[in-house]
Amino acid sequence: MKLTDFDPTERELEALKVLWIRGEATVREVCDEINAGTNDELAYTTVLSLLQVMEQKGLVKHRREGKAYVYLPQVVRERTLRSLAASFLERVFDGSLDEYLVHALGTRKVSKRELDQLEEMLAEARKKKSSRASNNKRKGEKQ
Amino acid sequence: MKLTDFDPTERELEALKVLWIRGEATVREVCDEINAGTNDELAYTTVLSLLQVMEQKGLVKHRREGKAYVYLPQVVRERTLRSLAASFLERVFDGSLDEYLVHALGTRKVSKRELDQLEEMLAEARKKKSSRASNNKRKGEKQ
DNA sequence: TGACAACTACTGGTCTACCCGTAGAATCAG
DNA sequence: CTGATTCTACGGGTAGACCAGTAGTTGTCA
Repeated sequence: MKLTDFDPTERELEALKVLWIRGEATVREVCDEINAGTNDELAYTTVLSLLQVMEQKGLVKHRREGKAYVYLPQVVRERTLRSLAASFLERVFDGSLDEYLVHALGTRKVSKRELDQLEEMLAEARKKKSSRASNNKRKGEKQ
Repeated sequence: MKLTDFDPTERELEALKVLWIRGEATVREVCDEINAGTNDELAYTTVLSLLQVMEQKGLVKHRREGKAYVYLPQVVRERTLRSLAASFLERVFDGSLDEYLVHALGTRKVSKRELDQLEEMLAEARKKKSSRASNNKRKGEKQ
């Protein structure tokens, strides 16, 4: 098992997002996708380099298909995003989730729909929590 | 008015946190505070350089006191944190607050206390929102 | 098979964050 | 005044992210 799971950099995350959505993609496809909707485009070789570095870090791997390489993600989306969220929370807000939320909420208009969604998630977390608590009674898990 | 408010880097944020708490501090104080509770310490001159760069960015300013410089923050805590939260949310989660929250909640045990806190904040946001909505009827703000 | 098109390997350059040593200036103790 | 202490100024050095060009390889198609 790997000890250090690299967090992707910003660019690497962009590439990963493409791969997560499509399952796999050639360099060309990743390149086009990243360049879509922006005006300063990355060169093909730049994206290739990016993916090669990412492979060294274990973020992706590739296989040959015809003359082109097809890249596919080696890290799962959920885990990666969770790690990014956690380290950001720690670095900036010293781990305080409500500190984060108060600033995030202050940022922009939040739709009613979104508020509902958030509330539902809290309820969900609460439910999971109580069921987990009864399962883990023996282990003295702290609340 | 400044157009581009620099977001502080990670180290810079550490220094700012010290200044936000103390109101102002000498280089020595910032240095000691940063080094407190860690084993790889920063050299005094490193912190000095940091603060000097920060001053160029407009994050802090200094005044002389005796032979030492006293630095004080030039950016407000709330605004800075909000900006950091916003740009992170955008970069990583494409602006989706619930996407963030679901991963943040999955990270670690969240105490009941904390859940209550979060829920209260949502209720608060909801209240603010409805009052704001009635004020802004004319402007066709989208919900 | 030959020429062309598309791909990959390799290499280097730039920029930013980060870190610190040395030299010199200011201050203070004796 | 003199030496020691503590500060600042200045300059440099490293590492990683990011970007891209050139050369060489591979596949295609007429």
